[in-house]
Amino acid sequence: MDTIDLSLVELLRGNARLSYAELARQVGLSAPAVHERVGKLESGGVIRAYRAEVEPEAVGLGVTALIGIVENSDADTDDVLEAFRQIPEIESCYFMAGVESFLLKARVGTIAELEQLIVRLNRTPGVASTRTGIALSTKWENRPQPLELPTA
Amino acid sequence: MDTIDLSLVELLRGNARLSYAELARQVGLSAPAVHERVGKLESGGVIRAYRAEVEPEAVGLGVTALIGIVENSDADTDDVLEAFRQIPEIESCYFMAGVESFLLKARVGTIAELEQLIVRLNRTPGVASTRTGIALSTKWENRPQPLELPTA
DNA sequence: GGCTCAGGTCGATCGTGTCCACGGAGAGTG
DNA sequence: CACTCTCCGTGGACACGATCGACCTGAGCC
Repeated sequence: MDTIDLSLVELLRGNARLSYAELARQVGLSAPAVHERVGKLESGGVIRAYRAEVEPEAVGLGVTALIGIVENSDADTDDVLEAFRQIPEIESCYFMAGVESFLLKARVGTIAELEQLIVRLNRTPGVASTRTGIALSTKWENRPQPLELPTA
Repeated sequence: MDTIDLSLVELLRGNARLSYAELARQVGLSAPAVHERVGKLESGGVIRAYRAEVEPEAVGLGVTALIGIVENSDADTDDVLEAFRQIPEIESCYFMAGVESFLLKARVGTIAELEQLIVRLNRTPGVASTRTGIALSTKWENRPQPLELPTA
């Protein structure tokens, strides 16, 4: 994980569809060398996936909610987590410090669907209560931040 | 925005580096047709970007925090937003219903950096108070959910 | 020095991106 | 109904990119 790897990661965070040839030009190596480095970044788990970022409204997911979850005192956290994993509307799931064990980001098409989702969450074994905040608008999301060398 | 477009979006959400030829095979069109459709999805704002998804720990961003912001009664929301935009650590910014006007997702390398970030946020004109929750672990993030046709 | 290995370059081959001319289906019109 | 226009697709052509194998070079180690 040297400077060149970091540049590659940064370039691919900005545009995942850059060709190896283009990446090679940007970092000053040959295309095969870049190909091999990127392959190692992928198999080493640094690069997890390449995803198209989509305008949620355009695909019928106009309602974004952030939901805090309080667990029962006797809840099995792994079971709760597994139940959440089955719910496709939950796009992100953070295990938090604090009273609320989880914070979920969910996206649905309508408020009615959000209501159903909240009901489903409250019925989930191990969940004591939920607290839902609605995002009126998403100013930005998953903006890649400039990377710094580990300053070894 | 028909079924084929939706399939393309879904395929690219799963893997943004699929070739046009491969996409064409999956949806049963020719490569040039797919090329044109994807181009329209991009210029029409449905596809906003292609990004490599990176393991945050691997690039020195091991600390994730979710921060609620309460504004002063006399705050100018646009100014506050602009101030947030200047802070690279803020990866996502939602404008929320409720007492807390904003919810931010921030990522930093260390708790010390998080402390600095919180201080900076509290000093930002228009910000009355902040409430920070630390994510102990990210179970998953930005998982693409299966799309449904607009059911016209 | 000479071995070995990691990681690079170069060249060749084959698949892909992308431009272009052409063609067929469906809507609107006399 | 026939004509035409438009949209959206196809197929061919060609340059470019991906990717493999052979070879090169410098660092570390006997």
